[in-house]
Order: sequence, then C-alpha cells, then structure tokens
Amino acid sequence: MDQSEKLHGHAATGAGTRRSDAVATELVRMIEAGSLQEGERLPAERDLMQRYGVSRSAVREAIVSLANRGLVETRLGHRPIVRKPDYEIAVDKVGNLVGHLMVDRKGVWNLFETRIFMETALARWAAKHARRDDLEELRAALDANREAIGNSIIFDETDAAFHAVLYRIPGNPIYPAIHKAYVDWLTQHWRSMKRGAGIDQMNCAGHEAVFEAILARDPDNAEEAMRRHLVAAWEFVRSTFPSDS
Amino acid sequence: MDQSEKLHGHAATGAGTRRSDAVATELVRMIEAGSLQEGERLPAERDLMQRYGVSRSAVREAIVSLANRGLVETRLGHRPIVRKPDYEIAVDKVGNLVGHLMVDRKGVWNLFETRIFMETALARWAAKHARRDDLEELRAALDANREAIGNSIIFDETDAAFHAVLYRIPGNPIYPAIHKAYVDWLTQHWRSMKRGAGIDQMNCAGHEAVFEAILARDPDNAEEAMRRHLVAAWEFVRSTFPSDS
DNA sequence: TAATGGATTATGGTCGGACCATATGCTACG
DNA sequence: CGTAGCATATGGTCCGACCATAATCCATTA
Repeated sequence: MDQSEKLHGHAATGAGTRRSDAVATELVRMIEAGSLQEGERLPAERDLMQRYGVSRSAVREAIVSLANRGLVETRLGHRPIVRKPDYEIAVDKVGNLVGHLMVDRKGVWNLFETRIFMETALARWAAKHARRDDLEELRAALDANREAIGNSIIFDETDAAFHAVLYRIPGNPIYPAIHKAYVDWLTQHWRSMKRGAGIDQMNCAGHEAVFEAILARDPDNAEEAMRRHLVAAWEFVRSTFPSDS
Repeated sequence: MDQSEKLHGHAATGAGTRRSDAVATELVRMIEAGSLQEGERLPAERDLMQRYGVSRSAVREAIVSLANRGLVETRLGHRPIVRKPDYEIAVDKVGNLVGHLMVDRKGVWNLFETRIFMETALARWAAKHARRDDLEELRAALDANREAIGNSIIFDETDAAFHAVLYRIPGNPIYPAIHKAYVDWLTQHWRSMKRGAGIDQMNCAGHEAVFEAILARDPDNAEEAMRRHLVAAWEFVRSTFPSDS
C-alpha cells in the first residue's frame, strides 16, 4: 500500500513500465546531472528501496542494469561505485556483445578489413599532419619494435605500441579506444601461434616502410605500405583458421 | 539444500562468483551453441530456476543481463525471445554507453571528426574501387537528393541515403552499421533547426562535387570534396550549440 | 453452428522478509 | 600497543506469495 502510493507519486520520474527501469532511469539522471559524482558510492540498496518506495528486487535489477552499462562498478560487500565510462570502457563493453559476430572467419575478416581501412587512412593522415614530436614518438616505437625481434611477447607489445602511436596522432580520444578494441578482439584469434623470427622481421620491415613514407610526407606511399603490411599480417592470421577455402 | 547441491554440480559452467552470472554464462553458451535458436523462446523463469537449482531472483538477474546485451528481448507476459545481435544492434548498444560522452560540444566534435575521417576515406575508396552499379546507385541517390531541396525532412533522408551508398560500396556489413549509428547519434544534435533552401543547396552541391570526383576516379579530389562538405556541415551543427567559443 | 465473452492458465513483474557472504570498523583482551 | 574477534554495513541469495498481462479454452448465447 505504502509502496504503490509512493511509486505513483514518483511515476513521473520513470519512463518504462517496469519499476526497475524507473529506478534505473532516475539513477542515470542523477549521475548525468552530477548529483552522483564519479567515484562516489551509490546509496545502499536498502536506502534506495525506501527512497523510491519499491522493493529491493526492483532496486537490484536497476543496479544490475547500470552495471551492465558500465555506469557503476559493483563489488560484493561494497556499495556500487559510480563510473562514467570513457570511450575505452564503452568499446570494451561492446566487445562482449560482438563476440558472436566473430565466431567464423568471415566475421573476423570483416573486422580486420575495417582495421586495414582505418590504419591505411591513419597512415595517410600521419604523412600529411604528423608533427615533429609525433614522428619522434613513432621512431622510438619503431626502434623498440626492431629491438624486440625474436621475442614474441615483447614483439607483439611493441608492434601494438607502434600502431597505437598512429591512432594517437589525430588527437581524438576515440581512435585510441578503437585501437584497444582491435587489439583485444583480434589477438584472441592468433594466439597460440608458433612463429620464427622471420615473421617478426617481416612485420618490422612493414613498420619501417610505413614510417619511412610518413617521414617522407608521402601519403600515397604511407597508405600503400600500411596496406601491404596488414594484408600480409592477415594472410598469417588466416592461415590459423581450420576451414581454409 | 537441494539448490546448493545442484549449483555446486553446475559450478563448472559458471565463471563469476554470482549465481546470476553463472546462469547468464550458461544461457549465452546455449545460444552460441545453437541449442537456442534465433526467435525461439527462452524457457520460463520457473523452469530455469529448477533446472539450474537457483532461485528465481538469480534467474531474473541473469535474464536482465542478457536483455541488456541485446541477446534476448523481454516483453511482459511473454517468455524472452532469443535475438542474435547483428552489427547494427551491437553498434547501437555502444551508442547507449557513449551517450554521456556527447553531452558537450567537444564530445560531439570528437564523434563528428571520426565521421569526417571515415567518410573522406570512403570517398577515396569509392573513387578507386567503385563498380559501375555502385556509381549508378550513387547517381540515383544524388538525383533524389537534388529533387528534395527545400523539403527539410525528405532532404535529410536523401542526404543520409547518399552517404549510405558510400558506406555500402566496400561490401563490409560493419560500415552500414556505423553509418546508422552516426545518423542516430548526430541527428539528435541538429534537430529543431530551421533552415532555408540555401543550406540544402549547399549540401547538395557538396554531394555533387564528391560524386563528380568519384566518377572521375580522382581519389584526392573525392577526399577533399568530402572533407569540404562535412566541414561545412559541421560549422552548421556547431552554430546550434549555446556556449560557442 | 459460430461468435463472443468470461474463466483458466502461463508467465513475467513485484513484494517483503529472511538468511548468508563479505568487507569495514570498533572493542576488548593479551 | 597490537591484534583477534565481535558488531555492523552491505551486497548476494533464497523463498513464497501475490499482482499484471497474455494466451487459451470453454460455455453461453445469438
């Protein structure tokens, strides 16, 4: 009785028909409005259920919903902590959603193709707009990569780091987030691959070609070098798939 | 008693510590394995709670989690329906997560800048690789767009349709999904803008320039025409923001 | 006979109250 | 003074009930 009255009083706050949706919407509103700051703790479930006049189940489902969206972080025994997701977290969350889309080789290729598209364009951009310190950073990454030839683990890290510099150059925080997504998603598909230093050398040579073209301020060559590098890498990834047509 | 035994028996299936996570993981597994086909109905909550030996609360939270990921669709009084998310849905979901990042102009600019990046590259691609029927499609979209000058609603539709063709040309289903996301996210930020036919004419002229360059197989011009077109469009979007620096 | 409307059933949504598991802080004892 | 253990806070789980909505079935009736 008490509950239903209170809820009706608060009906304006909630959009959906479900109580939990109403609570979730209200909490999101408070987070976006700044009443709940980043890092702050959410009120306890038992508080919220009294405040909004709903049962704890409804409150819990609302919090689960927020947690799934990455807006709060839940730990057992702790009150949920407000988290404003940045681009990386958002992209990370979507990773859970698209796992199904990459089960077959076609899905992986679709994703890898966007990477080629993205990075050829990034190479072109860098050739056109990279500043001196960008080039320095790129050179340092390349040196580290060359140094790591033969050590698969380190090489992969420096490899990713080299590409990461390209994603950073435009200065848009979305690009590094995309890069992280590529690394997270795609690496699952060429793990457990034995390879000799020859492969490393080939990849490093690809990086060098890209870097030289960027240094020479030659967009066409930069793009083409990057494309060759990634297509070769794809051939390698592809060979790890069972049903090779 | 019965429950805890059953759960321990199933402990291997679940990864997380939470019961609901275990159930969610199991359901995802079944969906991915194909035991639950697209469009099929999930077992009733009361079934699942018996099958997995957990309470209904746990089952419900698991289902909420799946629903948030877009893997099932819930309606009151109906059993949840299995949905395998495609690229569009996946990209759409990430949209909900990054909504907070677009409240200020900087966030919107970051997004718009990626669009410029994407579409200049797409224009370049089209100039290089478009086939005859791609060009036909592009021409038809352009004609429709020209026809719609003056009618804001239709013009916006044909405008989006013209750009959509470019996203379709590479033949990767991810690109159209991204386009849809751009349209969904960005249109919220320039709605309720009164504008004269002059703006339409300017935009249409931009499309024509892009098309001509693609038709001429001139990647550099296509890219540059697209950039000019979108930068101009941004200036327009930007003017709708209050705190204009 | 066929249409219609109400009872029945299936199912998700909500509730409240209990207990458990984990974290934190306080207190009392060594 | 320090540490072990108890008290408290809080999330996690369970149960059993009831409500709200949808689909189904069946009997009444035109």
